[in-house]
Amino acid sequence: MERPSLESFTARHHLDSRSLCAQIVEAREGAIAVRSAGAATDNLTRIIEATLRLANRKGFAAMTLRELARESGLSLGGLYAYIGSKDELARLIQSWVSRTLRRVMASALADIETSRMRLATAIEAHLLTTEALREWFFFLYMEAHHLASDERRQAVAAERNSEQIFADIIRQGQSEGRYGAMNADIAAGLIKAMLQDWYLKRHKHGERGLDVTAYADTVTAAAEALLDASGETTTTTHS
Amino acid sequence: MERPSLESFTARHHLDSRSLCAQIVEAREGAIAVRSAGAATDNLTRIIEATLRLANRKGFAAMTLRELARESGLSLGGLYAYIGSKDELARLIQSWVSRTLRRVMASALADIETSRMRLATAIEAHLLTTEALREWFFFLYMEAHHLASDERRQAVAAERNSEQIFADIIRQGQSEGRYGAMNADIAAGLIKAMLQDWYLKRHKHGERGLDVTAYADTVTAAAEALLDASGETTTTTHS
DNA sequence: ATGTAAAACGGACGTTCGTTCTATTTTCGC
DNA sequence: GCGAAAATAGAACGAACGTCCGTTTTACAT
Repeated sequence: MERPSLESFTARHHLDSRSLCAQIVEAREGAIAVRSAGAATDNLTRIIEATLRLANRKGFAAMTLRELARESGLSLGGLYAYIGSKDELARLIQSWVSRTLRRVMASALADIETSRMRLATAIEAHLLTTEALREWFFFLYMEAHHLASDERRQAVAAERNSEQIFADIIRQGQSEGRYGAMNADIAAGLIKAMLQDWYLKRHKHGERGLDVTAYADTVTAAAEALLDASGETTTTTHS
Repeated sequence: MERPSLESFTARHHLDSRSLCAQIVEAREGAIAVRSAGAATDNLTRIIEATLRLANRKGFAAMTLRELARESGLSLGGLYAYIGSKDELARLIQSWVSRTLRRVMASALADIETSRMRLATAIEAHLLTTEALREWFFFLYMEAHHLASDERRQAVAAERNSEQIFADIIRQGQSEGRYGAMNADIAAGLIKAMLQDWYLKRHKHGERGLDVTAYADTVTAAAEALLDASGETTTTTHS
């Protein structure tokens, strides 16, 4: 398979806000008071995009529904045809971005076999997904800590799941003798930290003129350097 | 110098909440209505620790001053002898944690010369500082985005400053021919991402039984692997 | 043109917020 | 042990919140 561009990856996996909102409307049939699915998707998209815009600037708790009504173009009362409550709006966004990442990662890795290719593909898929849905992932990261314990547990599980994908790839590579004996969970954690930096510090990377594909190469090189070197005895003590 | 333990590092650089609050009381003399410096420090420490506890659990905006009064043991009116407003309380914490990191990093690196030692020392100092003031740094990271533009610019500058420290060390190593030709700013960003993961995902690391010193060794090894390998031509393309 | 159901509107309600104010208690030099 | 000064507690205030609901507008079938 060719190296995917951001655009082709986004199109193939339906990683735009409208597609996600269409899925939400479909899954929540009955909970939304507006009958026409097309119009409902339009309005929900405007509501969620406005939410991400406002909440990512000033925080979800500080965002008021009056601002959201103004920003989304709907009225205060109109919002309640789409959401049950303000809190439910946050849960909605978070649960769908979590399951989207899981879906895309599984799909992207489906027919890749060698550990070397799986590592590069997983890194690239993670970065392209979070780049396409940048605001969604930023929201998830920043607001997940404030969820009620049930939803929070779900968010932690999703996070752990995506880290496990990397840990499993690393263990596969180790069993093939390709990588050194470093703890796979810890290595996966380091890789995840570098991946999350992409959407958490988007502004910085934009200033440097680094695009997502170049960053994917950088992280892949870093991961392989880390894993290749981990067989040697690296004594890192002072003086 | 010996390898510092968390305890000795904390003691040497005064990295406990009370020490920081004592500095705040001293610097804000006049803005605090309570005369006795000792009592004022006690109460401010309780206010700030309660703030960190509540805000890190549910978000600063969602924390109410009535909760803060209950949690800190003061009354609603009593809080206003120490803070001018709720927003000022957030700015206070953030500005002092920023300047503390800068102070400690400068002090820890003061008489270290070789790039190899400076890198290991900087990583260790960063991790030990954020470990000692874990809640402070978590608060800074999570709430910095919601600041007014003036304070926000200051927070971004502090973040950039600490990244520059690493970039400068890398450039020094490159000029000594020790490291490959990788972009120093990008490498510094990757290192920073791994360092911040320590206090952002504290729960995960705790479960793994990884302590801060072991994590410092891991990150140092990862950084050196990354920098050593960056001279080679690593072609990371698919198929 | 007219009638009807769907959708959007926006003001009102009760609550709770940050902040202020004052009555009361505590502290401390003498 | 007394009185002035400092500190506290918690009621009170206006503003703003999330939510609800009666009304108006829109869109389409007849």
